[in-house]
Amino acid sequence: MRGTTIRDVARRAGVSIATVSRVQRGSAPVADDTRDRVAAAIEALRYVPNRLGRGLAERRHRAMGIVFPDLSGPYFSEVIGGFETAATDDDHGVMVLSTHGREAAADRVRDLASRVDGLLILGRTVPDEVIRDLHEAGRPIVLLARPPVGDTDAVRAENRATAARLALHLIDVHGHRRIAFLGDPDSSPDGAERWDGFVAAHRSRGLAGPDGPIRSLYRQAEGYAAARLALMAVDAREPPTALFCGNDEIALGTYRAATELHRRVGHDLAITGWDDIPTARYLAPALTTVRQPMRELGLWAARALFARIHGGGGPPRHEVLPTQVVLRASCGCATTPMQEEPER
Amino acid sequence: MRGTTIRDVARRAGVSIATVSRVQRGSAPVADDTRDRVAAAIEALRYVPNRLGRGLAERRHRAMGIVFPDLSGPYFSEVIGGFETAATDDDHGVMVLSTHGREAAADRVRDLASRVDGLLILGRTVPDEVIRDLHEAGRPIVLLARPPVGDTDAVRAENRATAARLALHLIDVHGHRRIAFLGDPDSSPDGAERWDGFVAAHRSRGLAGPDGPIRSLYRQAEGYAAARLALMAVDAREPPTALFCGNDEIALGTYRAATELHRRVGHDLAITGWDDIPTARYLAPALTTVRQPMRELGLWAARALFARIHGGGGPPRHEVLPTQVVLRASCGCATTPMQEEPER
DNA sequence: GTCCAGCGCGTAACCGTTTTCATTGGCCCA
DNA sequence: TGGGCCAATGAAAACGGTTACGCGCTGGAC
Repeated sequence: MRGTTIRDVARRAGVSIATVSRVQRGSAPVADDTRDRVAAAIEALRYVPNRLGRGLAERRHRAMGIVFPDLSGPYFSEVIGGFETAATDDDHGVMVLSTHGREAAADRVRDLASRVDGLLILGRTVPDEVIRDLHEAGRPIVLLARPPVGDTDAVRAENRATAARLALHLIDVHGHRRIAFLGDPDSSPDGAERWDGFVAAHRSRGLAGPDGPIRSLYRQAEGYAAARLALMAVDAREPPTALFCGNDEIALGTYRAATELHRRVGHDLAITGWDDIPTARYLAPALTTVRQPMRELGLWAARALFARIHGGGGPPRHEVLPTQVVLRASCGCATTPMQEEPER
Repeated sequence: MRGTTIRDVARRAGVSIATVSRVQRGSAPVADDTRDRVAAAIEALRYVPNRLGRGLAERRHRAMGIVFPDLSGPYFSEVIGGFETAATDDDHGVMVLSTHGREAAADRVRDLASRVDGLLILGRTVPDEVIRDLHEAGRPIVLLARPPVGDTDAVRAENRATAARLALHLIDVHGHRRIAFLGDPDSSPDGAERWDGFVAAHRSRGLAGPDGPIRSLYRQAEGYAAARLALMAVDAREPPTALFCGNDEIALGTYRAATELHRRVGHDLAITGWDDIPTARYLAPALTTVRQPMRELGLWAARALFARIHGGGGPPRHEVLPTQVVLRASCGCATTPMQEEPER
């Protein structure tokens, strides 16, 4: 099934392949009648230039790649959506690669790198060494939700200030004094920054800082276990009146623990999450959380990649996009029925 | 930033480029010492073959494409995830294209087709004409959740039998006699089949069939409006005691309408959805719905595409994967606290 | 009438691989 | 010692485009 090539078109239109190329891409002036003949031939043969030949000659793929841990959950979908929109608008294809913790991730990423003009890497999916190699080989790279490696570009969402704001909301507005942090500051820079903001809020009010985070991976089952641990107060101290969760998944698990331990969320126990997953507003009571501009993160990344691909050098760009506290009922705020929020 | 090419390696190893190629891909025997020299040169220069050159020579991209409406919602993420897994395991890249109702979709799809070896098309994203063209041009294509065009391959989830089963559950187990169907049978084949099954269930019990679906697009706001319409019973007839929703989004909207009209879901109003979105189990009461094997759909599609790419011809393959009713509390079944379901 | 500028177009080089085909040289056997 | 065979390798022809370069022709300036 050999496709029709530029030579077929040239033959049919009675011109050289150079002229077909010029008509096809409008790269140089062509006489009107010639252009018409060529256009007619292209139309008749349904000619579509072969991307590989074109790419080889142009020395570019016109495609960008994106590497993410996995597609489950709304988080990455949104980022990819934003990225794809920006890329497609600029006439670039988008190749995706999900590492979901596979061993061979490094090789796969190197392979992907050889298929695209630039790479967006999300989170902790790729060993630093690989990133460094690719970057040093001159491949445009943008990192997202991940600390820069060397002088790569990077974009992330704000964590520290918003975490502090949310903690202060619990302290100042709802009067909480014993708040537990559920999450794992060590496993990701995001987590560490949220913990920092949380601690800073306590300091700024002269409160005895929380002694440490209740370790929990960012999954529901872990959140459940951590919440039980926190609320059962095995040591003689009084249990916390509020749970500050590192993300919404953890918060989901804490709801279950709260129910089991007969604590009423939003009344005698405040819970907050992070991410504003779609489910958050449908929980009873609806979850107070933090919304990240995920689409915009993807958009920014794509644009930064373009700048590198086209513009070339320049100093590394780092961007921090603002996040937003979303107050719902789980922190004790007046109940706004979930259903009344505008559709996202 | 001209990358190192096969010629650089050949020069350094003191061999011809043919030999480098042979070593690199193991396609023909090479003497041990030669191989070692070449391997050393490849290593030293960090040589990675250029995909475009290779693709051109091999006459294939080693990539597959996937076209979907948009990335929001868990549905497509899962399908793409499955597809990506299968493709990557077979050493193929995956290019994604989201049409989100854009006008230029047809051109974009044609463009994508020229970048990959095979195409998976989800739902109603692409005009039939484009699909037909590509298929007739010999491009491997698989359609998902969409009726075949001509003799293309296609895979979808079962709808009719499961819809009937779910409707019979409402009729036989919970004794409902007036059930409204909320959705739009005309907008998608999936919807039409669910409606068919719904009607068939009524017939099989000798019930006066429902006079027609309450039209609703597959979105929350539309579901809300449709539910109000159904429950307010403007015509003198008694309002339905159960709402059979075409998907979970619609069901989400009906919860709100039910609350406003003082109907208690799971008690004096049964509601069912379709898709089993992550939120479904966290609603109060948890939503009875239907789970589709989304990952498997993506996997099947990728494998079918491979078969076409490698194997070539053969009769069109159509596959229908089974779906599964998930009983929760919204239909009136005994409440299983959402939290006790195993994590997905 | 001559000269020169510039337009339209074709020739051919090039992009970086894979692969066919031919060549070389060593080895074995008669 | 010569012939045949085979393994290892290189030269060169694809693959399907883009584009630098230059040529022929036309038309205006002198």
